Amino acid sequence: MAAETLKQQVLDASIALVAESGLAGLSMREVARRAGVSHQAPYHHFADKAAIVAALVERGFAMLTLRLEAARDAGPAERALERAGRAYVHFALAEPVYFRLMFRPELSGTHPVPPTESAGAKAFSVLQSLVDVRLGPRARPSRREALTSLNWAVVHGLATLLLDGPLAHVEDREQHVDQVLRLFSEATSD
Amino acid sequence: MAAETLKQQVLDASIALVAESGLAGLSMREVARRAGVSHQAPYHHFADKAAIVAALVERGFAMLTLRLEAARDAGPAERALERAGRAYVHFALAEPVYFRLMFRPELSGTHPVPPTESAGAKAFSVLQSLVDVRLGPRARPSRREALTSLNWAVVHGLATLLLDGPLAHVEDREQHVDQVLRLFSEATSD
DNA sequence: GTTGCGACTTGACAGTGTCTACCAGCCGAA
DNA sequence: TTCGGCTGGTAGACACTGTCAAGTCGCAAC
Repeated sequence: MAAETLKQQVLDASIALVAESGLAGLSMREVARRAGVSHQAPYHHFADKAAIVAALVERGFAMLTLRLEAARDAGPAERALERAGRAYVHFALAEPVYFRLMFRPELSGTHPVPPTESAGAKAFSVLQSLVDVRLGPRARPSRREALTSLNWAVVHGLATLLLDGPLAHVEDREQHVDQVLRLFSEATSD
Repeated sequence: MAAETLKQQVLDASIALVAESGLAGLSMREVARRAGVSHQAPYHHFADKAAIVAALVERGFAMLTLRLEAARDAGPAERALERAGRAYVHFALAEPVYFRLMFRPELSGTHPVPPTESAGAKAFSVLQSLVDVRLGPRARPSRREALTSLNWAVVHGLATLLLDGPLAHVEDREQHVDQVLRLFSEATSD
């Protein structure tokens, strides 16, 4: 049990540390210190610092996938895509630490980590399938791809701009998100 | 002149280092080494590591603003917004190192650096003004804000997803960008 | 010709990631 | 019961980092 416990403790301490002082503040030794363990103990569960981050990213994508699926199933199918988009942005605002980690440049920069990749792909496929439903089976593939990208781009862009971009200072985020997404779904519905 | 020279050398070496091994690979001492100077010399021009990054971010926003303005003025006014959006995405693809740096979470996380902030705001205002032109002076402010956010969200989201997200493996980026942006402008034009 | 100053160097210090070596206890086989 | 190896942990060392503090050097102004 100690094994499982320490592994979780390390992950929990890590996300807390990142939340406090950014990815740069994530220190193997500080993590170990917080877990009340020697500075080398975490290495028994994670090959290196990048492995910890990768595990957190995987966690994050799993959480996101869950929320997207929940949103999809929470009402009439013809508005599922809309609900999923809203859930995407809400996830980013509710879990900024995870969300930021998930789209970290240097992570995709280094050679891909398979579990992380597939976790991301799974979340992607949820949105993709909703676009398919909306378009019907007879749509051109290029149109299908473009519409998927457009949908994801809107929600992803909105989320990151609100989190770390020029929209960070918007007063009422919820309302703004609603307005933007409504504007978008009206434009694309006809 | 040595002063100006070293300052530029430091910035050039820094961006090269970030390009090679990510923000984590940016090391004061390595930068100094590449500039052929003692490990403390850069401190004469930059208070700390964050100041170097801030300067690079400012450079990046200046470049982006230039491209947006050039795109705006490169054709008929009624399609200026479209051209600017395209220029935004192209900038991200052409200068990924700068672009990634510009929207670094931890930078906005720490207390804001005024020159950086205003450089970003300037780029933002270019897009904003194009939306204004499109909407005309009589539009409701909330609709104006929402449309600005939507436009920026699309191009920003598309750029980041292509750079570091699930669209990183798209085969023909140019074509994909064209399709997505055309789809978007068709949807919002009527 | 001295003084002052800006650009730069040298030296230190604490803190980091990670390599290597070691140790305790458990569990299954002989 | 003894033995051997695995699992999870410790301790120490190394090269490296950012940054503080104290020099040094050349040059311009008075």
